[in-house]
Amino acid sequence: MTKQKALMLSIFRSDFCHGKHRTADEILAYAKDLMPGISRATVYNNLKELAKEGIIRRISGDDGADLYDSDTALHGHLICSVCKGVRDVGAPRLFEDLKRISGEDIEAYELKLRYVCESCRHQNLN
Amino acid sequence: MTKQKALMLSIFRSDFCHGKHRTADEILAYAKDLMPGISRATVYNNLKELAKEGIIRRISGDDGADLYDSDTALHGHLICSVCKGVRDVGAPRLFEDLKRISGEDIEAYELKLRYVCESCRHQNLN
DNA sequence: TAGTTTTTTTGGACTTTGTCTAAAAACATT
DNA sequence: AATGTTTTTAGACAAAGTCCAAAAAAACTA
Repeated sequence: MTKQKALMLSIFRSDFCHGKHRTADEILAYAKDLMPGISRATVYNNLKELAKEGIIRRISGDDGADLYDSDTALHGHLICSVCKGVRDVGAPRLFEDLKRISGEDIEAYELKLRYVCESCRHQNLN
Repeated sequence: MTKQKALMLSIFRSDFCHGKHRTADEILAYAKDLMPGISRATVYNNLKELAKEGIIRRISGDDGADLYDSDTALHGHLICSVCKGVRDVGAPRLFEDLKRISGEDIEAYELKLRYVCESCRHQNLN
């Protein structure tokens, strides 16, 4: 356990990550604020490591950049087509439903649902 | 309608793409075989265009490269964790299920299911 | 059809995201 | 403290994709 890895862990437990989805670059910038000397490679290494250990979850973002989610429970994501905002959709039954529908023994899933969020829907009425 | 765009359309209708998921680079290489002078930017432009027009579907691949699918009907993908092979899972009811579960008026979804495919499962028994 | 306007293509530079490497530093173990 | 292992570091590198301004092609107009 190095100082750098400990920092990463604390970042993922902090409000900066709580309930949010962060890119590697956002994590890097934040980590540099707290530990200016930290290297990009270290942040990337640890992100990979933490994801492999199951401490965080890596999901593929919309624009090419991967996102990291400190909520490791299997869940889907509602993505607003307008503002790109992300909301979790935790569906306890969803996993079982997907197994049944696919007829396979699914290990995990990644689900993105496109919609228009409440506030964007209202904006659009103007 | 330019010659280049017509070529792209024909590629997506051909066996090269039928039932498969192709990266931009694979499409580019194939297009260059048929029209050597075609530019990378043109292929990328047209991929974006065709996706916007709904003629093809863009899905985010596993390794960072986006994939293009000529099957535009909403469907999910079964991805083998071992060999990375992709199988479609077309579920007519899935879309409605997802709307119901999320409680939102979903426009589209993107679904990846991780599993181990038949042949990889057998290999593993050795 | 000729001339004009609009759209598309082109090639290359550029950006973003991420990986790799070899040397240095930190860590763990005894 | 000495040793061996692991991690970090900086920078080079790579892949995937975007952006740009000039040239070419297409579409439009009269």
